[in-house]
Amino acid sequence: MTTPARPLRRDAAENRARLLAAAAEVFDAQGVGASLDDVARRAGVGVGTLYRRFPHREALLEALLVDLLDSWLAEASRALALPPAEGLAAFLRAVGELQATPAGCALRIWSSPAVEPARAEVHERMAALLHAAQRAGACRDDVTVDDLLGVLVGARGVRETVTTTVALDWRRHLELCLAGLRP
Amino acid sequence: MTTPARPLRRDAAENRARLLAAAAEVFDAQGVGASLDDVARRAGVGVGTLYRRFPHREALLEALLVDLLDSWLAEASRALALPPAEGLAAFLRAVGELQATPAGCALRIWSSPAVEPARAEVHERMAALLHAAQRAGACRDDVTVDDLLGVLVGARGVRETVTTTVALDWRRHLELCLAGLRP
Amino acid sequence: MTTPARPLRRDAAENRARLLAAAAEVFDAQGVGASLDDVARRAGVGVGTLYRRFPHREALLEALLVDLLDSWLAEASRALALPPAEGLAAFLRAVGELQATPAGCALRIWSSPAVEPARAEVHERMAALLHAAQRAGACRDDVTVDDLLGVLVGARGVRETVTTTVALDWRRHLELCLAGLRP
Amino acid sequence: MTTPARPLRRDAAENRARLLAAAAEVFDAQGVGASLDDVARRAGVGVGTLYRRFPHREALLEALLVDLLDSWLAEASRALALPPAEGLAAFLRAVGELQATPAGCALRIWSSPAVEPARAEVHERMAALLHAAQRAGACRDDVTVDDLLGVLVGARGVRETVTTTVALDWRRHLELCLAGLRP
DNA sequence: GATGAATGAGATTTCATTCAT
DNA sequence: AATGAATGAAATCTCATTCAT
Repeated sequence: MTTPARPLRRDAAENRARLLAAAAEVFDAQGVGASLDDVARRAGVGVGTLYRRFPHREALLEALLVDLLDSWLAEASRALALPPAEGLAAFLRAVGELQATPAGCALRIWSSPAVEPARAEVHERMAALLHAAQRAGACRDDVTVDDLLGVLVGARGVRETVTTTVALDWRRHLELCLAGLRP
Repeated sequence: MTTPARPLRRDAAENRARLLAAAAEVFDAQGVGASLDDVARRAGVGVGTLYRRFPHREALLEALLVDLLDSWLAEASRALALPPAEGLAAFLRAVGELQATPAGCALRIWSSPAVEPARAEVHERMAALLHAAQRAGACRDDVTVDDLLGVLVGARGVRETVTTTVALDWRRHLELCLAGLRP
Repeated sequence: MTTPARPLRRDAAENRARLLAAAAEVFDAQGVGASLDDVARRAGVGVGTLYRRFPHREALLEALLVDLLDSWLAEASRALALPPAEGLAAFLRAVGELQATPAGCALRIWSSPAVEPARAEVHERMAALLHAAQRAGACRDDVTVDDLLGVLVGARGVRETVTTTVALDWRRHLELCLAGLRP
Repeated sequence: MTTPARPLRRDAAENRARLLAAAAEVFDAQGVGASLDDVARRAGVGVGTLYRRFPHREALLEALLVDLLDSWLAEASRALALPPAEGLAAFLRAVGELQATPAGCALRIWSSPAVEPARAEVHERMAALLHAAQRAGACRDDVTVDDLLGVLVGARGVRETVTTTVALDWRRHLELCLAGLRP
């Protein structure tokens, strides 16, 4: 969890959390362009409250993304505790699942100054996982952290395009990429 | 190019083409939710004309997609003429490039009844390419056409999320997937 | 009347006129901050139409002001035809009356680049009136055109502050200023 | 200063003063329709505090006006001590300056029952000044107190309409009116 | 008393769509 | 057929006012 400058009053903090949860669901269902009125309604809160906390739609997405990256960090820590040959794949699979979560929709604004610090830290831990895997001979030497991000972003693209007509499975896509990562 | 029921008058056909080109650019730049007024303006045409040709936003996207799939078909034919061990990879790379084109934005509505025939044909040719590759030992046996679509859709996701901050290269991502496809 | 760059379609021109008339009345009654929805409603027109014609509130006020200045010009021409000793006072009285008109509310945005040309012309004719009056000995020599504008603006301030409690009469105020202008 | 029914605690009195000062500045800068949140913020006080002290926007304006009229009274007393031929002009000039002050913005709600007592007293002293001036032959006999108010209100209108484009000087306007008052 | 979070009505603004010209 | 003006529903956003802390 990210700590805002001054801690919010208890009720305000609750509303913030409800708003984020509502936003995740609504954006996931209707796309990131969904009506903010809908978000407030689903959070059981007046629009004004939403706007007080998140002046723009972007602010909402950023907050969502920061929370998401926090989860990534947690997964990275967990993965770093595994044997080096397994950590990387475990991390990628775990994050894949996180992206299938409603909040995953925030990933779209991947780059935004506000998110930079969280992103930098994620990057660092992914580098650690990657190097461990490479040293253990579980990953090609020319793979970079950006490649890993590409795998995740790609899996997300697959998940989003999934429709009733075409049965694309992001999990299968991820495994295919994992195969491509092996030496 | 798809041929509408009755051939359009020359000027009408020109307008149709201008509108599609304009839509591709505008949707690519501002997202598929962009104002149709903007599309008409960029096409140098009144909104009314746009609506006469494409009654909904969806119709526009479908037309874009049909054209896109036509290009896929052309690439597939070209690839089928190559040695079986090379055709599949060549096709995927070529389609990757097509998706980097403004019109690529249309891919988002992957499933839509209107597009079904074109999609079925693409599917068929991709199956041919895939089987050829598998018989030539250039591709794992458990790979399906849907996996290939996943690779393309994934690359598209990468391309779309690319930003100035994170340098994700869809081409590199595609190569990684190609590596994953090999036996 | 001001001529827009390209002449409007007949119906559009009518709507424009209705909107200006409605705006004058509504702004006069409720202040320049009145709801634009009200303006559109009173004009018997959709809000969208109002916004198509006047993208901002300011645009509406400017158009109002330009029309008002056109009336000033007409009064100035009329006054220039009178004997030099009478023209100036006649003009100031006539413009005073114009300001008591609903459209007078536009005077508030006296300075705005868009209005500059109209204002410059008004200035010129007022200078002519002033010099004629001074040569005829009907006006002090140190009076400037800006002083005259001050008289008008002041009278407008009086008219606007008038309330039921204080019976301020802008006409009387204007006469007092006229007395102050005499040598 | 007006004394409320029960004297306020020292800190409450301080807050009241800060709020009035803040309101004067904010209303002067953004108009009397400015956001009350802004007023509270500039006063360094919560909105709740503002509302406890002044239940409506009008109450704030009235308080501002009462303070303003207190200053008028002080100027009137000072002017009554001058030679009769000079008092009136001195008073009008002094009040002109007061109006150029941020608090001057309050003058807009000239009539309001709450202000009536203060206004009545001002009226009385202005009458004294006026009669003295008339008896001394420094002012036309037909001038009324309302005329004087008109002069002040007019000068205020000039000051408010002043912009960078048109250089209207309310001081000059006032002098012109003073000339008009002389016999 | 002071604070500032919450509220929701209302204002502004946009845009898909229709339709007169 | 083409045009672009008109429409109004829906979205965004603001702010006066209330009320829990």
